[in-house]
Amino acid sequence: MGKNEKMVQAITSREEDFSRWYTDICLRAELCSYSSVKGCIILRPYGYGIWELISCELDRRFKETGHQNVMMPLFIPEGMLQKEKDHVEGFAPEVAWVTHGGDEQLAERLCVRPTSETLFCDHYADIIESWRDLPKLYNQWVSVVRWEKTTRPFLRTREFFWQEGHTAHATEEEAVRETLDMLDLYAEFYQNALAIPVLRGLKSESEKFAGAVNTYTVEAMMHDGKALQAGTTHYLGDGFARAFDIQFTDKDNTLRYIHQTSWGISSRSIGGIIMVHGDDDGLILPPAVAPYQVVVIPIAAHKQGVGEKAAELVDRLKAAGLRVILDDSDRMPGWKYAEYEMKGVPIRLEIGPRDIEKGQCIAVSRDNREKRELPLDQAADLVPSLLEALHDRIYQKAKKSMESRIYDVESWDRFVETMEKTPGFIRAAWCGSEDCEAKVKEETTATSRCIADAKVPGSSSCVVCGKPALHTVFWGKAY
RNA sequence: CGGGGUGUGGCUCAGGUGGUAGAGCGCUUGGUUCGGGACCAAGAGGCCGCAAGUUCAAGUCUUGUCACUCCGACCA
Repeated sequence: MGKNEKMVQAITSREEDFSRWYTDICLRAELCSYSSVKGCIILRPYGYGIWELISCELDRRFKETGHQNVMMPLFIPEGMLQKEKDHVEGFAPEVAWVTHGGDEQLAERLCVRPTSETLFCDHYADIIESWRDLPKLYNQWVSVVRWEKTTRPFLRTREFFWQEGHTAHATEEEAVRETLDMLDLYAEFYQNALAIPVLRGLKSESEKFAGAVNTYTVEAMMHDGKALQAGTTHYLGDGFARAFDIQFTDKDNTLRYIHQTSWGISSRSIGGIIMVHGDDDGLILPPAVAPYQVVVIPIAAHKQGVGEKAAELVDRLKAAGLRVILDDSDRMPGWKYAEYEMKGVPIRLEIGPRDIEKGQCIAVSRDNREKRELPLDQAADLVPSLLEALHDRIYQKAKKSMESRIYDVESWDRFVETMEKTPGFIRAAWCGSEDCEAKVKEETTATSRCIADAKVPGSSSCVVCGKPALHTVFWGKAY
């Protein structure tokens, strides 16, 4: 009744207008605000809190695998950016330039980094001499700028936050291994930290990173069936090394070019969290990256003992290492429920006079709204298992949702029809020609998302032209 | 960059044929409340996106511009 009406009024429903639902969440959950520069968003404390936790989760994994953090400058001299031909061509259209310092025009204009391959290369050329200097396993946490034409919060902003890993290796094998290892790390991160299932695979020639030999990707499916490129790892070969003359003396005393990789996950992943897990009442955050895993709401806080018991509960939860917020403001309880649901806080604990009599509190899970009574003295021990269960549920739900919308298609007519009528991915064979790929894009607006590891059983001819197929490809419309 | 939509207190919007700005919600203070978005009372808050133009007079008409938003082309 009144309840439902008001809750639906708060944000647009996903059914009604998914795009608007998305922006409503970003603003209403206070993840971000628009700034006065188009395409540049302000990360508010709650949104930044999520990014901080994403960073922590990833950074821990990077450190565990031997990577070190560094910081490169914000600017790239024009000449440096232009050293690798494919790379410049790929990025030139969206580069922002600094032309003046004060009133004086610069002798050479400076590009605001759209990515830092060239900066790392320039540095590597400086510090790498011997095989003993390798590998270099560097990463940096920075923002980069790409002057996009159309922008959306998190999904496509002109300035975005990310990590970019850049590694240098003595051999191709080692660099390729790093590229694949980081892809696995990304997939594991998405599953275990963000509860988002991903497909992984190789990008086609036309979709790969400018300057890379190979680009690998993790692709996630959003609630509306569209794909989100959630992270990429690139095997750069020795092309950059040749362009920047990065050589080392190998064990056999011969000069060799290094082999490089780069890989990144951006603040776009926050958009993924929203569009995979969110519902019509707001966000649903995976516990690992929820700024508050638990909200404690005292009921009738003015009544005797309630405030004290609530504070005590919060202390216990915090002592157990949980991220907890106490809302003892004089809002109505119902208002608070809706508010923290909007913000996607995984677990809500209600504690009122009736509970205190029974020595318990009520736990409500954000995703399914299931209520459970928790004895106060066991709450801190039980909440972690509630969080784990929530993580598993939202992961399984997302996984089923994705798997149920992957369609195996063998004919072109079916391909067009499926892409038009049923949102999701199509798994279909491909001959490898760019013409066929271009035709798909032209006629369906879908793109090849990635080349799957395994071939599709049974289908061996290209879904577009009918010639013998080389690959099985996932196709989809993408953000 | 093409096509559509929208810009008026913090938010959602109202302001026929031009005459110097309103409502609801929110906010502040005090009080009563509190198990799914409470109530009473008293307050604060707006050069109407920006810039030109027409006019005695522009939120209102003209032109330009900017921002947001949606749909396409390009990208994480």
